[in-house]
Amino acid sequence: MRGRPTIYEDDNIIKKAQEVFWQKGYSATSLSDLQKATGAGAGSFYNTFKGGKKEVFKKAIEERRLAFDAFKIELSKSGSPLELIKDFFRSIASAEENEHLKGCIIANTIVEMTFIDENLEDNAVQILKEVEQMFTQAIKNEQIKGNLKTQTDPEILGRYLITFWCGLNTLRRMYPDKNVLKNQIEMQLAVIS
Amino acid sequence: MRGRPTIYEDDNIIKKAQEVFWQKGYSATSLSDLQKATGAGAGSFYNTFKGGKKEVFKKAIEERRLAFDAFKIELSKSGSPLELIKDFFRSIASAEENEHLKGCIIANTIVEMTFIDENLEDNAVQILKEVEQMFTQAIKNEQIKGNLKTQTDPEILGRYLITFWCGLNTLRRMYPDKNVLKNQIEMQLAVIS
DNA sequence: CTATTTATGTATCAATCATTACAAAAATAA
DNA sequence: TTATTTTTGTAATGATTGATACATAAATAG
Repeated sequence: MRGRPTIYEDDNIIKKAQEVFWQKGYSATSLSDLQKATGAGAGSFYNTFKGGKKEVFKKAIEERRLAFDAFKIELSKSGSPLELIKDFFRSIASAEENEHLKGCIIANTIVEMTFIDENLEDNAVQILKEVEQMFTQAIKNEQIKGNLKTQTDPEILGRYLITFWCGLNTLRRMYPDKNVLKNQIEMQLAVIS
Repeated sequence: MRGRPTIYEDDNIIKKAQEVFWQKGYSATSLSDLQKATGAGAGSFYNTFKGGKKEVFKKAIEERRLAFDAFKIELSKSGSPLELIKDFFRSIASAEENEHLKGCIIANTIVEMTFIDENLEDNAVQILKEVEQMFTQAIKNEQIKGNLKTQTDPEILGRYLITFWCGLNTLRRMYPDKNVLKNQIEMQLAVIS
């Protein structure tokens, strides 16, 4: 391969940029913010991402989708997928305060982008719908196996969990406190048993 | 009173500005947006609000707090306050699509402002905590009167409702659909009975 | 009428925005 | 070595940002 060697890897730029977008959102993050966070100057930045700020944001979101996908695969291998989902919620409580304040980048994007960018909005909505689908399927399977008392439609229960996820996204900022969140999470998970 | 008469009333500017902030959030709303929406030029705008954009946003949020306060007074007069709260949630389902997409301006602000403006963030958090307190108190009273089966700590149940409120803030955008929301709201309210 | 006061509309401000232009740097291919 | 290719760093670009300056309009007080 010819040419000056790359010192700012695409993946690394996206990861660093994701951290800033996650905290400040799309609109409030400036190119200057991204350049400081990634170390890359305007030259490298636009050479790597012709689509500029929006392309990097899309890829940061896409990166997050992959994390959810990885969890989905983990679920499919698990003997007790619903318990894995519940543990996923439980693990939220013990996160660092900064993680509470950051919340979920996908849920954040849905709230921020509604009247700003239809495309980014729809992308984010689609991702959470897939997560919801994952919840629904796990609940359905567990009901079929006779492991759940509740006979409520799994579609409703899946939506209950994604609603909880989105609610937690704000509750965590109101109470970035391990004990408060732990109690709340246990109470809400008890609905699905 | 001396001087040229006011044609852009403070309250009217705030109401019109609130609508824009509600849809686009703080950062993505420009002064140009506000001037278009209110009709007031830069002269009138800064003459009326020395604090500029931020002052108007604060007042738009304050206006919303008053709406919650009004509901609180309505509650105190009601014979069945918990039922009033439940109806408040139920009424969400039948809102217009545009209202679903706008969501709750206070919850939106909490999500947007976390790493952007501590003061605006804290204000919004405080408001939702007061709403939560209103939920908690209504549930506590109903438990004392022996009208509720559930003996779960009213503090947990109040937090459950405010978490639901915040979750609904995103779910409404995912499914701005009357039937989906109606089913979801009924299911979640059934937990408090 | 005149002086005073307040609101308005417009021009302008410096700062920042996202993006582009371009020359120098640093590699490989021939 | 020389030509070619790609990345990098820096210096611009024009547009937009939030905010100010200021002359004029439009009222009242005396």
